[in-house]
Amino acid sequence: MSHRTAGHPGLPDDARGDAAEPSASCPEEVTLDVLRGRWTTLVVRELLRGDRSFTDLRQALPMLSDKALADRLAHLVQSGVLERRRQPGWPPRTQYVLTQHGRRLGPVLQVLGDWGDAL
Amino acid sequence: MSHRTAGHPGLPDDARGDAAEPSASCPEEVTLDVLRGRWTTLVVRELLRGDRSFTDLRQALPMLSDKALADRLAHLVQSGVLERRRQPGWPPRTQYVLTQHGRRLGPVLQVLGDWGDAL
DNA sequence: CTGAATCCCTGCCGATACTG
DNA sequence: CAGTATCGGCAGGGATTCAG
Repeated sequence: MSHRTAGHPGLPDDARGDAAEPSASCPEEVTLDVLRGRWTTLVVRELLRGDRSFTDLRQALPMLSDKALADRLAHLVQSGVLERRRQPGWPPRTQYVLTQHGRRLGPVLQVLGDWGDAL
Repeated sequence: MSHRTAGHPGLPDDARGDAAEPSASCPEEVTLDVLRGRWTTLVVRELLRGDRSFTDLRQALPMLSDKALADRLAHLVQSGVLERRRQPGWPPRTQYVLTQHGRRLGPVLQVLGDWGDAL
């Protein structure tokens, strides 16, 4: 997150009064927070085209380091955009699948792309 | 970063092959780059409601430091989203006005907000 | 194959102080 | 009123290495 060094696990935080954290009180910022990070949209775009494994994504997006890719995926999973599906057996295979919410990002990216295109 | 250190006007640059900079090749990232930075959307939202002076914005968005606010405004001006209108005389007054492109961010923020709301 | 751990470096962001 | 200057902290992100 932006900062606030360590989250209080139990405490409600309740910053409604001063709105110190924009992400908590502002829907636009919530979405931007999900999409935050370089190339995150490209990861989502790739998954909008179908399920992908880690290696699939690595090959499709060579500009992301392993760490960056893993970070993006973990963040998107935690945001409820992706689901991680581990397949048993060897070699280990993991499929990343968009959730219902994740699929709704399609139109969002479309709008973002349209505006950026017209700029 | 966002852009290459020093643009060589003559050299083709031609980064299409590797696409090292997402902002340059990806319309979605262009838009996200414009909206980058904490509370940037709130600044735009505020200006969508009408022209504002620096002090107006400072009062409406007390969570931004002067520096942060000045940074956002400068960035948005450079992105072609805002226009800075200095008025002669004393005391100095500066009005920030959305450009045509800037006004088109209204629907974009709407979509972002809708998605974040539904999450 | 799918990541997690580490290191380091960059640049964002906040606070304060100061100028035209 | 409308900013700029400066400093410092801390998280983000890249490269490499290691583990399940």
